[in-house]
Order: sequence, then C-alpha cells, then structure tokens
Amino acid sequence: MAARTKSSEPKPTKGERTRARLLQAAAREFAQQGFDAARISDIVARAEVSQPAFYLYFGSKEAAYAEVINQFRTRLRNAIRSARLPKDLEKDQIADRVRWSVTTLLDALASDRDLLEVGFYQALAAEEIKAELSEQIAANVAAEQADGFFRTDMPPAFFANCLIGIIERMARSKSTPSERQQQARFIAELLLNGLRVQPHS
Amino acid sequence: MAARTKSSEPKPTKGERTRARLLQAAAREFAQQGFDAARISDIVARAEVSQPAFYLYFGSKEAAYAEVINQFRTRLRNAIRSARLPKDLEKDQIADRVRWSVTTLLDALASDRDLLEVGFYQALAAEEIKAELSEQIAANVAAEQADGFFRTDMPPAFFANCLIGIIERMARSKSTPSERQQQARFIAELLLNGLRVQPHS
DNA sequence: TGCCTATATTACTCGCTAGTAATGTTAGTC
DNA sequence: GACTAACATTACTAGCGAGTAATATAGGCA
Repeated sequence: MAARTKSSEPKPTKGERTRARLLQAAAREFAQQGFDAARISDIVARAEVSQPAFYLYFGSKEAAYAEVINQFRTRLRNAIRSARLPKDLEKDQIADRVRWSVTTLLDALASDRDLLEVGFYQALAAEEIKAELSEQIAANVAAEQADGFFRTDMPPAFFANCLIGIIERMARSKSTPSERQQQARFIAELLLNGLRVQPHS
Repeated sequence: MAARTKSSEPKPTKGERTRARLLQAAAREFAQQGFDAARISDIVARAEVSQPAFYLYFGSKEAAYAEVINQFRTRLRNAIRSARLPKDLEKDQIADRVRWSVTTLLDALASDRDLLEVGFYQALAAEEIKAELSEQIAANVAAEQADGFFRTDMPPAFFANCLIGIIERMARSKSTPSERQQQARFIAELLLNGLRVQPHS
C-alpha cells in the first residue's frame, strides 16, 4: 500500500505500522470479547505478530485498552464539534438543524464499530463521555429555548439524556448511511413534533 | 430435591435460604464486576459460605449467571404484562396511558439494580429481551395508530426503539419513585407532543 | 438417644494467560 | 559488504482462579 500522499505523515515506519495493526486488532478483540475475555494471544494472532511484540508497543493489556478508549473519545469530541448547530440557518429550519446534528453524531459513531462498542458500551469511562456529550446537547437546547424555538417547560438536561439514549440505541443497529439519514429524519421529527396526530397536518 | 415450591412457600429450608443468598450475592458481583471479572471467591464471601457450597447449588459460574439473567427476564416479562395500556380510558387521555406504561416499566427496571445491570446492560441475551420488549411496544403503537391517535408516518418499530433507548438511559440513573414519575411525565410529553413550541399552548 | 440425610468445610489440583529473558532477524546507512 | 539500531521471535515463568475429593457437622424423625 503506497498511501504515501500524506503531507503531515511522510512515511510510517515499520514499527508504526505494526503498532497500528496491533491497536486495530486490540480494538476488535476488546469489542467482541470485552476486556477480561479478550486474550493477548488472540490480539497478536489477528495482527500477525507474536506475543512479545505486543509489549514492545503497549505496557500492558490495560494500557492498550485505555488507548482504544482514548481513540474513541477523540473521534467523538471531533464529531461533537462538527455537530454544533450552524446558527446561520433560517428560523423555520430547526428540523434541518436538528437533523444535521443527529446525522453527524450517528455517522461518527457508526464509522468504527469496534471503537463504538468499547468506548460507548463497555468502558467504565463511557458514562463520563456521555456526560460530556449530554452537556453539549443541553447547551444547544437551552440556546434554542432562549431563542424561543423550543418549549421551556422541559429541562434541557433531560432532553439531552433522551437524545443520547435514542442515539445509543440507533448507533448499535447496523445500518447504511442512507438508512442512518432516514433514522435521523425520524428522530428529529419525533423529538420536535411528537407522535400525536398533528392538529393541522 | 424436595419440591417444596408450593402456593405460599410454607418454610424455606436451610439449603434454599443459602441458595437464595448465593444468588443474590452472585447478582451483585456480576453486576459490579461483569461476568469474567466476578470471582466465585467474592461471591461466596459475600454470601458467607465457602467455595464448594456454591457448587452445591450451581453447576458452574455460567449456570449462576444464566439464572440471574433468567430472574431478570421473568420480572421484566411480568412488568411488560402490567404495562399494557388499559384500553378503557377516555380518548383524550393518551398522555395518561403512555405515562402509565412508562412509569410501570421504569419502576420494574429500577426495582433491582443488580438484575437490571446484568440482564439489560451486559448479558448477551440483553438484545433478545429488548427485542421482545420492542415488539410489545410496537404493537401498542400500531394499535393507537389504527385508532387514529398516533400519526401513521412513523414506523411503530422505530418509535419502540426510541422509547427503549430512553428507558435504558433513564433506568440507569438512580432516582426515587417520585423522580421516576417526573421522568415518565416528561418522556410521555416529549414523545407525544415534541419539543417544538406548541401552536396554541 | 441415635440414625440418616442434607448441608457445609478444609485443602487441594490444574489449566490458562499475562508478562519476561534471552536470542534472532531485518532494514537503512556508510 | 559491514555495522547498527530497530524490530521481532522462541521458549519460558508466575500466579490466579474455577472446580473437586475427602471429610466434617447440623438437624429432623424413629
């Protein structure tokens, strides 16, 4: 693979590539087996190196796990940043804005299912990062409330938790990008307008 | 084994009480540590018996885990049955009916946090039982759609998954019964009417 | 009281897996 | 081609924890 066309990373040395393979293999094993059941022997077999090679790059099983989690955190943080509601939309397009945010988050979470499984569903730190996500969402909701687009009789934090619950669940189901768009559309519609029949549909 | 499990359980024999203590201890350890990290030695210490006593009542660690999961499944099934929307309410009281269902489910899930943790969040069988729950909810939603109370442009299964995601998340946060009632109220309100400012509050 | 069964314990084995010491092999540079 | 890091391997050890054999005690009933 001569994917050498990177500006910032001129040439990944052999060790770096091995390390990357190990990390990916670790992510998969941790995702499928969980931390305790995952075996170093399986990780190195998947990466096609032998056992002590693992310890050339990671101090311990725990260290590798922590690094997988960190990778996920970083990606999710970036996604949260991208998902910020663009404020320059028309006032009547809240639906579009919410849909954009939900789509961005769903796509980011679905982009690497191993990281998702470890970082969002089995790590001790999962609640922590969800709290971070929750805060961001709540802040956005509060802003919309202040702007008069959202009703104010519902706590932003509560809404944020609902949205996270929904996203958690949707992210887990394998789906194509277009299916995810569809899901995002439904989610936005449900959260904005509810399931009750609309007075003037 | 003396099949003493009759109508009102006249006297639990010593063995039965030990077994119950072990099962409860196992539920706690499994909930807090996960299956692999949970140690038989910790379980028996918590139950205040010694190691081989465990194997008098459970064939293996796996067997005990399976029994914990089964306990949860049974309880949740009962809760689902109780949560069926009572059909004899007025047509204008959908909110009450949804609230009732949500409250019932939340209460049932919160009634034993160890079982909840194992059966809903860490068991391989968790997705299975959530699918069961999802079907029930979807069926209810479909009925409401047929009766003209819910909009029909949203798939019942999708709505069911959203609700489960929300309930999953809410159930995890420790809360008093009255807080749960409040949560249920918000959930019903959000899912029925949405977050957008209402045309005529 | 003495008997029998259910219940429990002490003191092990044994496999499995994270981690390591000693040693070998590439790949880049002169 | 020869030298030197960086990279990798074979062949171990250590200890943890599930499960077991042999043995001891409680408690209901004649």
